[in-house]
Amino acid sequence: MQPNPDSEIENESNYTASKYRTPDGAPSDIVIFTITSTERAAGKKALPERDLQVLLIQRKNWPYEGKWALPGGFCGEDESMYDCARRELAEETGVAEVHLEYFNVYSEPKRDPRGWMISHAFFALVHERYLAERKAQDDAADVRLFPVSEALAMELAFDHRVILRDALAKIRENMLATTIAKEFLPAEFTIGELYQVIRTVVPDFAEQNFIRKITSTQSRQGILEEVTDEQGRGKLSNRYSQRAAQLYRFTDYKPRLSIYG
Amino acid sequence: MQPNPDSEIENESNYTASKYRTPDGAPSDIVIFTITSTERAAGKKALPERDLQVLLIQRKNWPYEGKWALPGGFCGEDESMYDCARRELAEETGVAEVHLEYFNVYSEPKRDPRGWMISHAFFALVHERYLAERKAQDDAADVRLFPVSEALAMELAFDHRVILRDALAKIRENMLATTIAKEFLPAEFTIGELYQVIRTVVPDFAEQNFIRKITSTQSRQGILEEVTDEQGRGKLSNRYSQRAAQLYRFTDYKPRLSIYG
DNA sequence: CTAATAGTGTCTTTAAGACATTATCAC
DNA sequence: GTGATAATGTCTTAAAGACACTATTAG
Repeated sequence: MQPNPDSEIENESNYTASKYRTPDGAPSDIVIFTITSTERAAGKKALPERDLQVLLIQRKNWPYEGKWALPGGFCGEDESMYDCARRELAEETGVAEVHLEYFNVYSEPKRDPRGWMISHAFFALVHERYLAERKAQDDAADVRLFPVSEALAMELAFDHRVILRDALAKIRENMLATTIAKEFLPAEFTIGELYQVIRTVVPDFAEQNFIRKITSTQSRQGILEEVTDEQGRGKLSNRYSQRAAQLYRFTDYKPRLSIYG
Repeated sequence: MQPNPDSEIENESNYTASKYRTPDGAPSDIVIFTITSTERAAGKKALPERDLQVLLIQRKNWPYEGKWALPGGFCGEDESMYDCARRELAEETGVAEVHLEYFNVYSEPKRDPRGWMISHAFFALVHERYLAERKAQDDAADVRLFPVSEALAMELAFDHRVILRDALAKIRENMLATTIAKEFLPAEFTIGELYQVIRTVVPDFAEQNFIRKITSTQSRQGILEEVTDEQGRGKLSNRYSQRAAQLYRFTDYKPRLSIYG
């Protein structure tokens, strides 16, 4: 039986602060993902190289001084965990209006040498356009983007490698099961771009006739719609190709996925 | 900027316990679901009535004395949150080997009048056969099963109504997206039973040709297999029907769900 | 025979899968 | 014309959807 404040308390008047050991902190850690895109050949119209990256900070203090770690910070009594994460994210990247999602708690005893710290892990999906400014203005350079594969091979502080691994698994799942691809895309995008974003996060996603399926009713299930002009003609883009491609946008529709058909 | 122990610490030797406000406790709360089944007519072979129920405890102490609440308890320094939840679940129900899954953190300021409590919510899926003994041996009766719809209409302690609502949404999602239906079924079951369990949790799930779809390759996707005897003949059950029905079991296969086809 | 559930026949519509072919157009 | 991406044609196979029909068997 663990200590339980209830067991010794009869009513409010004799309530005393717990005599039991309490946590030394409730931090949040944030796995900030972005997809960078770099032109493959200058002047040529071709889809860019895309790469899934994660933002890490280099620690200045004990413990794990000098080691790379996930950004994060301690929660205050006057805020929720989500507020805490949003605040830390804003401090780290300067942006607030991005996809931020809680995904797990990390509470193994002794995971933090400073004491009993129960960490709450979030992932954020940030379009590279938001990180561009930030990277420019901060040359202090203990903040950097790493390709996810590289970060996973590093010796990160605390249990942050495990957290990163779990976050990656989660966004892979969500990339196929939800419309989070939109976080990495402009509001209007081509099927080629969408396919590339999905493949960047989930490399083994391979659909032969992707454009065919996404265009048909059942697979798309209403999650996408064609962008049209006032006359109802399709709006096109030739940013990545000579032949202009139809632009699409995500609708608000969230399909319900089922293994039972 | 929030308090951050890091900011005043240079190395291990001068590390001091945080001067900042720390949480007063890290509890876990567990939403224990079960499906009860009651015979509709004695002697007649018919599928039972099934009902989704949740286990609640009646509080004996301040705060919320007399109110119904989710079972749970405080985490110790020497255990993880999951261990804590498993321990509390075992104390409450006497069972350990059940599906127990973490799903969210509840940390709104002032959610607990005793202090700053960051609660970690789990749901457990328990077959009614495990709760039967328990209910028999404990007539002290501040522990009871409630139909979920009824519990949601009650005024529960703390923010437990919100937690229950979220847990219900989560298991509805998971009932269709994963094989958690197995937690409410015997190892071998008929398609009729499976359909009924799904409908008990997700009432608006309606598939006209359910047996047709589940039997075909694509929808089932290998999640189910027919139970056969040594000669490869189908194993049948006539527990719920005059005409014997084929028995199925879940395989270990976890299909990957995708909105992109 | 009846009641209650299990399972099939059959037809129509729709989607999936493969893959070759055509379209566009800056350079 | 070339190169790169976008999109369609066509054929085959498989699944979805509807719904009426047959099967089984304790009581």
